[in-house]
Amino acid sequence: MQRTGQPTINDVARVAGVSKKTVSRVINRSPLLGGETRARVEAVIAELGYVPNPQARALALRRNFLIGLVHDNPNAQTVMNVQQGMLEALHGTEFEMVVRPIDRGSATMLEDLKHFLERQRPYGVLLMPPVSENDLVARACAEIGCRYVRMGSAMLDAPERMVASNDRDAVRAATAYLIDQGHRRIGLIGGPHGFRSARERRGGFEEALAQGGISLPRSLIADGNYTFESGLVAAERLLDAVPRPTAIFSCNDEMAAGVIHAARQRGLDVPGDLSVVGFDDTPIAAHVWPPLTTVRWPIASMARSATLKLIADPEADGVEEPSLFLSTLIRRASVAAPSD
Amino acid sequence: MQRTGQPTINDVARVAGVSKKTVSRVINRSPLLGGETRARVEAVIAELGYVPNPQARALALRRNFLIGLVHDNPNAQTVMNVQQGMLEALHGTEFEMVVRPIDRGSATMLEDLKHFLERQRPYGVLLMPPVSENDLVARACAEIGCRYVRMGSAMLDAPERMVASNDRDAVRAATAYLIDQGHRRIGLIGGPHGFRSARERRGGFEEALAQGGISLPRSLIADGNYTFESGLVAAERLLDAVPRPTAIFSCNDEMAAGVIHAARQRGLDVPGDLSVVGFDDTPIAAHVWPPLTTVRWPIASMARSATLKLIADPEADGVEEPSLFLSTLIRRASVAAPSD
DNA sequence: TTGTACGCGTTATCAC
DNA sequence: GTGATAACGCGTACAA
Repeated sequence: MQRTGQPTINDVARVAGVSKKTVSRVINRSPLLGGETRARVEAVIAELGYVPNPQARALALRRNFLIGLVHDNPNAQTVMNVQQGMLEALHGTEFEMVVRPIDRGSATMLEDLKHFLERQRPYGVLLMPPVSENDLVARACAEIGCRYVRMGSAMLDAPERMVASNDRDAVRAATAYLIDQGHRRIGLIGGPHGFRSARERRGGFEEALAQGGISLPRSLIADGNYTFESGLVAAERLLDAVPRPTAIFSCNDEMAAGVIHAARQRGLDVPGDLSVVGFDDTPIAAHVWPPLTTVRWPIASMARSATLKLIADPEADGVEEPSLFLSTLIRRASVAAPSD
Repeated sequence: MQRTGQPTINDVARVAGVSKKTVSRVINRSPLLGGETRARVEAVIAELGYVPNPQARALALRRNFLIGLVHDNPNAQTVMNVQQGMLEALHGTEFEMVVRPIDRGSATMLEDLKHFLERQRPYGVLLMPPVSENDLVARACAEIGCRYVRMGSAMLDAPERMVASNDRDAVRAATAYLIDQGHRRIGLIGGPHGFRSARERRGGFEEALAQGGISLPRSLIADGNYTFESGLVAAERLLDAVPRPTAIFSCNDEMAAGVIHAARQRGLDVPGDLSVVGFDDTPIAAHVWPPLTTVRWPIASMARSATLKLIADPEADGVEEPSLFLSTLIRRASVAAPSD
């Protein structure tokens, strides 16, 4: 009776001489089932090459098997790392990953997201920073009734809906490391306004300076938007300061690469004339010259845990996925003691 | 009668006082429909906030609205660019993008892909290089009855199932440019065996050398696998050659960045002591120091066109999407005349 | 342990 | 133009 060439559950039932409910039980591994019957049905399934239709399943179960990744992150490597972590968590399950970029700048961003959630009704969505830091977005998901987990730089939500890293602590430690090396004039390249990660990282930086009794003049602060180019521009401003900073902490690696670029353009040696520290530990950090000292952000692990939270059976209370991830300092060659 | 809180087509029909088929006609913009009836139904749809259920649609239409991206590309930026192009093409349509990485090395790669296609039954899949260059993969799609479009470095398939770039020509031109600058000892860092792109690019390189009457000793050829690290290792071997090459063409940017890294490690100046040319024009090309002369590969545009081919109505013969895309040389600062 | 009847939300057929 | 009715493929009460 199959029109599309694909065998259906009915075909299996007919050939096996059972009802389709029995076949359904085999598929869903119902415990109460005769071993002999199960074997026969499984043999027919294999023989016919039967594959359950996910659309029909989705309709009958009133839920589908799509996990959305909602993001507006400018960093390709970061997005890929998150996808990697999600796919690890989804591997072997019946879920698929659908990727949904949204435009942070757009006035209709919330509407676009709602539109997506209403039309597609994914089983759940993973919210990546920076859009994950927007409470309105989380609320929109909740209102529509879509499960979500947020990734971020601070616990912005309940543990079962949040996976966070300790950016503030990690940056405080990284900055303390610079101070230990003897640096006193340390510049900061901050992230974009409105990014919680930018706020946390800057906070950690300022705390470390305060602990070290070091002042932070306005001339040693510049903001970027996490892109290489913005790091370049910000570094140019910082390097014009008199006296020049002997070290710069950049709130992500991309911008730190821009800092190194800017230093080289004006003939400064890194780390001889300028120490640089980044954040993220994306591949670019190891690939610039000199290799960049940076904070490793375990974004793929976070995405993996977040996804497992998302698809976890709310009933079955197995092992809880962690909600807090530690970022650690990776020491490479871009930091040295100041030369003066 | 709605259990999930979502209004269904039945609710709309009841409130509007029409049959659900009429509502269906409104949704699907059937031309034969009373204007007055249509207006009333549309008002009710808006009032109730009705959104058609894509799962039910998929079941009734016997097709879903998922476009798969099948890839095994090691370059994050390239994958992101492809996703970007796909999403541009999908924007405003009812299609969603599902991303499906596969493991090229795995012996079960073909089985895994078939498994995905059979279970998910996407409307179509976009095959990214290098997996797109595998004819067995294309055949697997065809056998399962899944539409596909391949991206690649040569026309490997019929135009409606292929989007290609002219890698060979572009590399020939890039190499000719090096020769024009006066280089005679030019090293090659090839791509992985089995990559069609690697073969085409190497072919273009060899053709240019042949045209210039320049020999290519074994000591000036090394193979990489498109990663930074492999470029680093390959460059170390090439730079050990005596006499040393004055220029190196690398089959992609990542490896070219590794070349620059290796040169700097042994104190060589780029481009003073060594000229370097890459391929792809990913952001890393502009961000290394010195900025990398490279071939711009219009991968996002290719992905966009490929996706439009995929979702094009086979009946309606509108404007054909192009199948061939031109890669062009981008001149930056990593090339100079040889100093000797 | 297994089968029957029906519902999920939509589209297609074929009358009116 | 519009409306009953039957698919689409699978899951679930409830009965046997």
